[in-house]
Amino acid sequence: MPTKRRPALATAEHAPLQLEHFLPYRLSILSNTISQAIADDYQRRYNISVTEWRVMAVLARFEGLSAREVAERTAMDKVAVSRALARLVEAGRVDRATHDNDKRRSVLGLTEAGWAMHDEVAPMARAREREVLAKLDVEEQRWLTRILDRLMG
Amino acid sequence: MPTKRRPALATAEHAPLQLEHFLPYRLSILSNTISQAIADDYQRRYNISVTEWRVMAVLARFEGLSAREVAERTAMDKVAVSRALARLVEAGRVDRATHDNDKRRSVLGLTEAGWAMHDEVAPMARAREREVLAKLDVEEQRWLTRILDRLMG
DNA sequence: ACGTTATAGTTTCATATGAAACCATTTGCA
DNA sequence: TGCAAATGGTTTCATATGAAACTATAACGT
Repeated sequence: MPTKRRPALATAEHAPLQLEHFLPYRLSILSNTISQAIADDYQRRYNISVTEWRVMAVLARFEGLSAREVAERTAMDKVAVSRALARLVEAGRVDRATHDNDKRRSVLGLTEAGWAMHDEVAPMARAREREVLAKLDVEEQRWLTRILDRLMG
Repeated sequence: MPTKRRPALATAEHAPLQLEHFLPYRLSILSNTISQAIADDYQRRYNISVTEWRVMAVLARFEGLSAREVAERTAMDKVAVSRALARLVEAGRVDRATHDNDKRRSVLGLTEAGWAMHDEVAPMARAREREVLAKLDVEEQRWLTRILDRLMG
């Protein structure tokens, strides 16, 4: 039987990373776990991806944005936005017109169907967020907000 | 000119999500930003992906793991691990043998070259982590650790 | 006015990814 | 023992993704 786990030796000689205490790694796991849990809710029901949902969420708040503005506000790249929009328009959830003064730009907004879906999904997403935050007490929640602000600022 | 941004109206009628205050969204942005910043360091130099680096990091700490065990410890799925290993072995960074008592299992470890690379990359990764954490004071850092523990526990 | 440069958005291409099917081996149990 | 079920790992296939090329329109400088 080959020897398993020789951490002490390796650690002493090479100072390997402890992934489970490494901030980027932990954040990545946490972020994926949470996003996936939420996405599971609506992906099956509405056959829509995370990127598409984010585009809809932004259009719900800001009507008439262009694709580039959507990309800015979602922190997605323009290719992803373009593809998400193509599917959303196809599915009848987003309405796309051309800007009067600039024919390059599109003018985007949710359709009736888009709003209907949004009004179902948004509360679900918020509920999931609350479930996650419920693992923290109020003080921890405040610190989390503050920490995220500083890390992302 | 079409009207841009009608947040007040939409908010009142439909309570849209404010992405920029939505925890899953913020975590996703933060995680991607940080991981990418670190990955940039070694991807160009060593032509290695994040998944490959994580496999190496685990093998640096625990010699002789099987592929499945690597998958567990990296929270990656087994297909991703299989492919990462194929490339790492091909590149001469990981050594793969067969388990004496179970011919299905592989017995994995870093090669000399793998260790050499590890010993270059690990300090870089740690330095990047420190840069990120430097945005927080000591108290905030402690809270962050605690919060992550509770959310991931 | 006119050519150069910049911008909005889409398409192409090459690579990444995950689910499911698959192969080989081992385990559990009649 | 021998055979069904489980396990470790790889391959296949369909989809996702991003960089770079491309199209169309607008802005800028002369």
